[in-house]
Amino acid sequence: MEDLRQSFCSCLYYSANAFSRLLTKMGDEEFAITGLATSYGFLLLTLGKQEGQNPSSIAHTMQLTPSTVTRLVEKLENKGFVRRESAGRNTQVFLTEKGEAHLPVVQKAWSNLYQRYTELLGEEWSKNMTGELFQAAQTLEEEGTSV
Amino acid sequence: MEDLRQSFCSCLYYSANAFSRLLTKMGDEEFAITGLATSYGFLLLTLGKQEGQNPSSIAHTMQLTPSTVTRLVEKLENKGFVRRESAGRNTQVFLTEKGEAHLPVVQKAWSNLYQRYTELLGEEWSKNMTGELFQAAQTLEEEGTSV
DNA sequence: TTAAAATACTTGCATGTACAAGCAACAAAA
DNA sequence: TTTTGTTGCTTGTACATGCAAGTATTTTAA
Repeated sequence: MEDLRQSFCSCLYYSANAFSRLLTKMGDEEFAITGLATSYGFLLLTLGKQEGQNPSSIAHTMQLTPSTVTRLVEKLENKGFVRRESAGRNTQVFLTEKGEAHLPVVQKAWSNLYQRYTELLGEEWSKNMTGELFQAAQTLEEEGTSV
Repeated sequence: MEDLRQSFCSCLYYSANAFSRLLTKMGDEEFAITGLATSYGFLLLTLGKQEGQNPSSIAHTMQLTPSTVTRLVEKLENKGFVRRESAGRNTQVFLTEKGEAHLPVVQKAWSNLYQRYTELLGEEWSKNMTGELFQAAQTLEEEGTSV
């Protein structure tokens, strides 16, 4: 019975997906204290690091499509955490005061998440894995753009 | 500019997600020849290996929730690839003839997918990574159930 | 200077997935 | 034997995400 799962999961596609789903769940659990889903939290964090980013650069940073970023920003705007400033075809996204004030909680959630998975998976392992996956994602992305 | 992405992606959560999304995209591209999205193809493959599985065991194998499996099976049933047999509260899922006949294409798609990512990421790397991620997923899953 | 192409963002729509709640069947206890 | 709990599956609903197409602006070329 277990062997079926084994043989099935000898596919990178599935291991990666399953892992990602579990981590997503964990992320959402930890980010619950922020009242936001994980992606929204991360978006606030990036803005915390560098204000006034435009959607496309956010999309690049977070490895999401621009349309997804639009959706994230919209929702954060509705909640009053960010504000958009458009000039011509360009748009910049800024934290509002409320957004700024919310940063500490988000950071806390982030570090909780970090601690939780490093505790389970090991700090060394996690670091290596993060690097490997980041690198691999870049490799795949390049292929994608060249096709 | 790149450093923001770097620092951001020093989070396992995001590397894993980004990687998984890219692989999903790749999977869908390869499974396009089957007329199905990747998960549906994999479901047919598991049934090919062992007929008459019940939804919950499929869910376990594919690391999905039962409700998701219901949805997958429903759709495959509508397309005529599988059929359900219920006895009491238990259900078994079988391949139809059409489903059986479709297996080779699905297998082809699977091996194409395998070849494509191993070519890009290396066979050794992929194998290791698959194992690591599978193992890690199991670790996380155990924690999840114990909480 | 006007027409064409490229860019930046947004919207319509589709999809895979999960959670929570429901329902039906079975098991255990009274 | 009735009641109570448990299990297995399905439905309602919600959501993150992507693709394709749309709109508006800027750049390039004629």
